[in-house]
Amino acid sequence: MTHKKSNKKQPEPATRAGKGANGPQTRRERVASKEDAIVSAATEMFMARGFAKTTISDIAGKASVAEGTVYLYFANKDALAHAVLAAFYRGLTQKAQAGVVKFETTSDRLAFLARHHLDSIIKNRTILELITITDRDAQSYKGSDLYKMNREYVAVFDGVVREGVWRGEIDDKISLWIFRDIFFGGLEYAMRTILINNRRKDIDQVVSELVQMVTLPTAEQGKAAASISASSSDISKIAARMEKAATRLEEIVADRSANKK
Amino acid sequence: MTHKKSNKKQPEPATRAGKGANGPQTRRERVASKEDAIVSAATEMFMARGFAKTTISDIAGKASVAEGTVYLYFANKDALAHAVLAAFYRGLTQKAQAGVVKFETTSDRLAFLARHHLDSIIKNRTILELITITDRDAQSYKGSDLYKMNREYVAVFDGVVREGVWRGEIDDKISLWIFRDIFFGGLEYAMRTILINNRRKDIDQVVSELVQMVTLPTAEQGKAAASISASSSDISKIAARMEKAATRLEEIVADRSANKK
DNA sequence: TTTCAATCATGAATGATATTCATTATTTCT
DNA sequence: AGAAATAATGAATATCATTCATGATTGAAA
Repeated sequence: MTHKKSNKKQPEPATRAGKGANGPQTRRERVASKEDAIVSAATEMFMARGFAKTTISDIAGKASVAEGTVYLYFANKDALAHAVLAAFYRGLTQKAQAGVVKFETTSDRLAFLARHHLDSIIKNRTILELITITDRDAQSYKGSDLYKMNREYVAVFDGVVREGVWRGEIDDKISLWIFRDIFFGGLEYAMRTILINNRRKDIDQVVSELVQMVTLPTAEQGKAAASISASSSDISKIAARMEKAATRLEEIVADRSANKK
Repeated sequence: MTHKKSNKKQPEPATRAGKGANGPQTRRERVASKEDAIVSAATEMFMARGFAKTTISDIAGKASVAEGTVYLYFANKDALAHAVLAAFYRGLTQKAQAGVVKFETTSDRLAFLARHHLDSIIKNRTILELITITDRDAQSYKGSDLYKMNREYVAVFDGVVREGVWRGEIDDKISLWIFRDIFFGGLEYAMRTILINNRRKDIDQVVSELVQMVTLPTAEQGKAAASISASSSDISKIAARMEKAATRLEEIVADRSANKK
């Protein structure tokens, strides 16, 4: 029992790491790349089989390390889920930030964010599950890493909405946090419906109707509506938008005359 | 009572209590009450500790049966979660159906449904988790029991919305399923926010703003807007003019803040 | 009442996994 | 090179979900 023939299997980490032009790496680099390998393997397995059905042994195998090694890098399976989620959030936030600046109107920006979110969660739906697994209780969630990552991500949305309200393209009677929950909650549920019915082509429709629901009509749309049916609701929404614009105008004028003095 | 055998199920609501002074019961009654005891115990434990941290031994202990006995009634832990969810859905649907008929306008009905849903999921948030656990893959979900129960529940909402559209109280440009996903998805996300910040008192606000967002303005509000207008074509002209003014204004403002830097 | 086949119940055994830990290998430093 | 530090390993352990051989209970026929 104490005696060990051992060396039955000798994975060759040195050869692996040192291969190719990269050649020698520092210990820290090797360690970091091993950590990456484990996270990548975990991501793949979670996506393929889901969290519950993925074993540590699966992950270790795919990452070419021993089971015990996984625990050198991550305290437990939950911590691995956390790391996978963190990587997912990073990409999500980065793409959202990079993309949103390409659009001018609030509607276009929201449509971009909605499509980006919906595409991402459809493609990575099993990663979303991990949120439920890692966020054990609502109390400790606030202040957690995950919370911070989420705040960073939704900050992009918040910025668009704040400017939209300021421009009068969004109704200022709805509070921002409720707006946000409706937007992202609606998208998550739409994802489920789309997957259940296996109708990816409904993505466009969801994006367009969601954006339509949360933004005020523009004059162009209002005109069309007026010519068809003179819908009083559209008119009153347009009136709200115009009212907003007038207020802004007044502020600016007041500002100007104040400066002139 | 000679043909007991032919009756597959014999619910006996009169002698529900079971234990204590109630001596004689039929075998079937005892079996049914044991099943109830197991489901109740499971519900309690899942709510207290969550699915993952609840062991079959916990449940068996609380229901005063042996571990093996649980498996006489339920195929596995997932099936138990399913039974708990089914009971939850039954109550949810029943209350929704009973409550909604007490309200007249679409807004009031939706407000009732929103509040009922939000209250229920806040109180039973851990039960909601079970959906993720039991619905293993999107494909097989359709056609499952759970799917049917969900359809029954949302049918109440669907009915209200259909009538609302017919009455002109809801915009018919948004498709019903997207409407539904925004409504329930928004509520679920709002639940999370409310729990994270521990602000139950925000429930009223969520309900009112959600309903406001998904319904058209009332006749009162519409009338105010409409009273401005002599004709719809005038309105659209004014709107176009205002829109141009707003755009000009935005340019000026953008210009300014650029100069300030 | 007695008896027995059908049910129901039990909890120890099994198997699958997450996690730990004693041991071995590798790297860095002197 | 040799020692200390660091990293890696995989067998051992602990915790459950689930199974199963065995025993108890029940209803009703005799």
